Amino acid sequence: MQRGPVATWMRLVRVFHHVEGRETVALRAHDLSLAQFDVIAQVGRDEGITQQVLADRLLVTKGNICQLLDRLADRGLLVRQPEGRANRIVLTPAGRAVYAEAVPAQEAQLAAIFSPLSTDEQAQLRALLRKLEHGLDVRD
Amino acid sequence: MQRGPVATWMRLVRVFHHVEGRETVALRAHDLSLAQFDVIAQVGRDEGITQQVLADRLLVTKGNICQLLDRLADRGLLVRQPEGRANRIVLTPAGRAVYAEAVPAQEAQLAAIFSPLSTDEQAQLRALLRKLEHGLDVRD
DNA sequence: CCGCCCCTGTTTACGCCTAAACTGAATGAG
DNA sequence: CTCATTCAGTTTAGGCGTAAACAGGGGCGG
Repeated sequence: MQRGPVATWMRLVRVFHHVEGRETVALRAHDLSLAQFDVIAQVGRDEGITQQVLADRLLVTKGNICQLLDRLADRGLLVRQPEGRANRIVLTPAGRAVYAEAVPAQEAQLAAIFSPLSTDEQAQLRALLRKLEHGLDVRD
Repeated sequence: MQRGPVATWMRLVRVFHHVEGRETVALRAHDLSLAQFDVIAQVGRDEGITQQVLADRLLVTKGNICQLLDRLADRGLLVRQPEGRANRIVLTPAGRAVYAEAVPAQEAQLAAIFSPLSTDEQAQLRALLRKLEHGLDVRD
């Protein structure tokens, strides 16, 4: 058997990988990658967001966002609206249609994935993760 | 506030991303990417493993493993030993040296990262993740 | 007004990762 | 024995992601 932290981390990796895989497969129904979905979901919830803020929210670099937006804009799902030195991102009608379909579908799938845990257990899991996250923030 | 499963998943994503980032930074001291470390660690623990089995263990495709091994072999950290139609992977002395340094360092870092949680809490987290993982396996 | 810095976005090189097509060796059915 | 299948490994196209260099508009001190 493995020592504690390593075992915990490996389990976290496996669960994460598995859930990510499920989400990815489900999103193929909407012709979206997980990264593209994240962009659509965030922009749909916060229209007019700038690229830098979007990058911060999704925990990726602005360079990455730029490429993702290129592809999504090519597909006509969103547009860049220059304003000052920033771009405001807004969904097109096509983009909003995808948003309206994909977001509820993804929420339903997450609910199904987490259904092995009771509401209490999910809250417990969130609490443990929050504690971990706080510890990480404080430490340097 | 967010509904349950989505909130849980977002927290999981943030924690995962954060830990991954820490590991990645720490591994720069050994000139290894996280993926490369995973290969070295697995091969070091299980010398003579084949590429396909390695791929299964690390949850990636054999095509990916092939590329990773190319780079690590170029750097002289491991070699492919053909046997039948498989390749047995073994570390070179240089590879074993990296293994001997990097693995304990990574274990120590994981222990530090998880230190905000008590031993009990870590066990609790593992239990919740295990339950989640089992549910995932059963469901289709 | 001018020059400087800063901030946003873009580009490029490179590694990770997948899916899918391909190579070739081992196996085994007829 | 021979042909087909199977299975490990390789290759390729393409998306994701980073770091680092670059472009240029805005704002500010002098």
